[in-house]
Amino acid sequence: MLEDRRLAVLRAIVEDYVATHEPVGSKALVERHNLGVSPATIRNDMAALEDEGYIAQPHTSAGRVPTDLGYRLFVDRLSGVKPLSSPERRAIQEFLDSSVDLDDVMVRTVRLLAQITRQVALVQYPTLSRSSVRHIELIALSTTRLIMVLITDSGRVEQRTIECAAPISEIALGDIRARLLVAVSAQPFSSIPEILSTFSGQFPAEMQPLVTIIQATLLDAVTERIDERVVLGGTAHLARYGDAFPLSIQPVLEALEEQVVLLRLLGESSSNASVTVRIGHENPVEAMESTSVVTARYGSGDSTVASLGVVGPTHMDYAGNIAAVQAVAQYVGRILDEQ
Amino acid sequence: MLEDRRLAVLRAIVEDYVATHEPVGSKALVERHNLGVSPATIRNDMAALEDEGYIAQPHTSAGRVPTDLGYRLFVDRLSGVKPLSSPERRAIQEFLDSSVDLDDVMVRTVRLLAQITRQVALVQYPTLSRSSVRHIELIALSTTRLIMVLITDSGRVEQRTIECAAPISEIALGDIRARLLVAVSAQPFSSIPEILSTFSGQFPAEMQPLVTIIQATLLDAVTERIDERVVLGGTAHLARYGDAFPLSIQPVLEALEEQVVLLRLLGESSSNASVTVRIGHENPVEAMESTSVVTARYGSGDSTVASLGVVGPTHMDYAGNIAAVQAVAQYVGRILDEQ
DNA sequence: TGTTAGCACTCACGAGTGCGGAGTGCTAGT
DNA sequence: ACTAGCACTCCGCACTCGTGAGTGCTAACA
Repeated sequence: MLEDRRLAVLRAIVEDYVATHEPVGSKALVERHNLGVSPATIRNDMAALEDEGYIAQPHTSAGRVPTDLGYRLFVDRLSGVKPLSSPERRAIQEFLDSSVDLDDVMVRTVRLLAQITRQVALVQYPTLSRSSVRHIELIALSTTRLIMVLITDSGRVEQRTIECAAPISEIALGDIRARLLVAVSAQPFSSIPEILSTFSGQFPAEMQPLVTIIQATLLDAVTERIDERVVLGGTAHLARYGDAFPLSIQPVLEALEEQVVLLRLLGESSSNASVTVRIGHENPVEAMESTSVVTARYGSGDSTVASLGVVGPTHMDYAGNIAAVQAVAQYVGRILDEQ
Repeated sequence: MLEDRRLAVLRAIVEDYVATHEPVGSKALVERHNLGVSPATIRNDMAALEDEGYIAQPHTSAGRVPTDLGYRLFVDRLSGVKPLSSPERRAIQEFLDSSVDLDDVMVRTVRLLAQITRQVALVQYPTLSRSSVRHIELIALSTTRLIMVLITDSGRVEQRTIECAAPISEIALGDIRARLLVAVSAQPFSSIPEILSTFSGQFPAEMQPLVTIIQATLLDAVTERIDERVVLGGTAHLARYGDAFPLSIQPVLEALEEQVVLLRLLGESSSNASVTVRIGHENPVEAMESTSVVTARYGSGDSTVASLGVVGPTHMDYAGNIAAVQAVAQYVGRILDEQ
């Protein structure tokens, strides 16, 4: 009962603060929410909440502001997910449906997410570790350069150019190509390394240099983590909070330019929870102590493959952003299935 | 003589203003530059410069600030190009040399440019209109989907997935693939449309739907302007100017998220001048009235193929940025030649 | 015991005021 | 043509001070 009201007070504080970005006082609180008690009572609750570390005063005789801990409690226990309106859902569907290829899906998704949440959006490329080889092509571009093109069953295309020390024999190349095609066709990426381990044995010594480099390149292509690419969008939203944004936005912008940082922001989302929220100092990037990150995993089929999410100030609309991230993750998964 | 000094005064004003971001007065001017005359004389010159529209006062009894016109004159007549230091040049060379493919070159270039100019950098993908077809591949992914992969002589790979209404016959597809390969191999992109115009005639009626859609896709691939892609980097530098940056940086960030805008910024650079500078209102994007754009064309071989450049506040270090843009353009051209 | 009313206290914020100084234009002198 | 001097403007800064929102505490109340 008492506990209940305290939580209600915290919730009200978070909501008001998110809406106004100004410290909220006891009087304003009872006016805007019908809590059924007097400001004095609220003050007692607030004092208790402050003791427990959920809220803080910027200075004496100012209202209260939620701490990271306060937001955490809010997110964990209080905020109901705010479902998207059906026009919104329809818009998402339509927008993503018109994508033509994977790159396009990624770009569209990040724009969409940035637009509906009005935050910075991140989308990670889906991993292709479960892919298998549909086709492989080796083509000479000049006497010493050739290109390898790898096509997966999901329609992804990977390319590598290879520079050889010695001139390439067209015949040898054709031979390697044919045998390689037989060896790896329809094989899942995961079994390629083993297949390759015995592959070069069937060729004569003079072809070894060429075989070796091709083999190494292919190995690199199938083991490279393509899911280590993250698309970024909506950075302009950072500038929306003039001084309200804690500190300058520069360090944040700088951090967001590093792929590694983006991966860390997305990567460490907990395994199977549908949506992960990391608040303020909870997130692993130092420059972003005063931002929160809302991420979700998405996947085609039943296997989760990558993450997407949004980044914004800790005083963000958690309910709305969680709903949006969740919905977009769902739709993207579906779209990828269709393709 | 008198004219000479006026120009010297303008130059000094621009230099000081760029350095300090504060209106510069007559006294400070004679102190920091050895102009050999008294502040009063400078004041007369300044009054004249103001009449002619090269400088302006934010308010009475404040120093002068260069106008766009002033910067224009400065850039056209006064600023000697500041050559890069040789360690800088070496760094550029080394940094770009380690690129592995085109995407990598683009990404590295944009980072490099952003880093040395400390501005937002833009790099446009080189056009491939002069490419010719090295290889083309058609591969079925499922009964109704296939993928087309197009490889150019420069080693670029273009891909398209095609969705067919009717199930695809493997035999028909193989037939089309073989004939298409013969028809377009080694042909320059520019002549593909003509070749395709008579291509479908050789196939029986029942194959027409498939042939038609493949043909259309190929046509799309060779005529699509791949050079309409621009990589962006260094946006964090925008935040460096706290309030000094004219207005908020939000509209600028927003504008920079639009590919179309980036293209307009880069695209309309004058034909053969080595470096183009567009100052303030001169540039075609409304939201960027108070930014300047320094661009250069770069190219592999002797044909210029695309543009790169930097965007920053009008009070930027023109001499330094021009030198950097020029140098990077040169090196990128060279790197692309090697590849 | 939990809630409320009252009260004294704190302190950020905005408006008003005054002043110094940087900068200007003008005029008369060199 | 340049300079020195001078009166004038007006921004920016510091200072003050009243106001009001907000607090904690205490005592009364259900």
